[in-house]
Amino acid sequence: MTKIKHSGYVCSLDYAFQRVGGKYKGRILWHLSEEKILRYGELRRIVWDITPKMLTQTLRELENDGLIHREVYHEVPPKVEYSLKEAGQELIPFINYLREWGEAQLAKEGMS
Amino acid sequence: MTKIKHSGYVCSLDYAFQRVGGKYKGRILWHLSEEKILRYGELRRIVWDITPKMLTQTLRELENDGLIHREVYHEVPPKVEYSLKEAGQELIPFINYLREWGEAQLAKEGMS
DNA sequence: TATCCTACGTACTAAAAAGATACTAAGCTG
DNA sequence: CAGCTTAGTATCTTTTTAGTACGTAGGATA
Repeated sequence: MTKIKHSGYVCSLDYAFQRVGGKYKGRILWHLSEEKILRYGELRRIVWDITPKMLTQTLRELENDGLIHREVYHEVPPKVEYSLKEAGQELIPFINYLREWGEAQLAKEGMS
Repeated sequence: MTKIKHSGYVCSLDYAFQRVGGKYKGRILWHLSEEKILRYGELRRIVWDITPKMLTQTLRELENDGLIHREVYHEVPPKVEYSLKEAGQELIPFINYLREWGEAQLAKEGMS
């Protein structure tokens, strides 16, 4: 039984942050938007600092929140593909904005 | 000695999320962009579910990251005003977008 | 002189998130 | 039947985050 909480939120901003907050969600969504489809193992390599447990957990949360799609192929060895759903796609423009902001900040920091 | 970490980050997106992530940062920035200037006590009332300790801690982090300005008036009773700095201002479009996304999602959820 | 006010600071504690590491399923190949 | 592969699980420990409760300064007011 996967535990899903963010049961209550005080406003839409709070709601949104509960869905994209967390250490890896932004990066996972970003990579999915770049590659369109990624397998579990590929995500694990790209988001290199994530542990399998955290990856599974994070993907499940994103799936439960309707941001990504999980396609299971009943093969051996197993194959599972992840892709963005519409709600997830809609988040990409501002994840991108945030990325650019981060880059600009890093550049400024470097200069000071 | 205030402990500041987010010492290491793996990319600009990671960097950015470490600055705006956290339970209340988005909301604080948002309210500051709406009201321009807010005192500690005002923020405490607006972000009604925050404890004084978390508010102080969060404001310190935002200040250390250069997102907000803290103006202390040496009066009694004390008066401290908070406002956005440029780096913080630049995050507002993103936060606003996220807010709208959250609203749309909530509306969709309500319908299903 | 006691009490109030505002914006904190400081323990200490509890809860949540994250991390490390080992293990499983299940069929194919040699 | 041992070993390989992929996509996870399970369990335990550590780290981080959040919350409670109380303390402080110092002028204003009763």
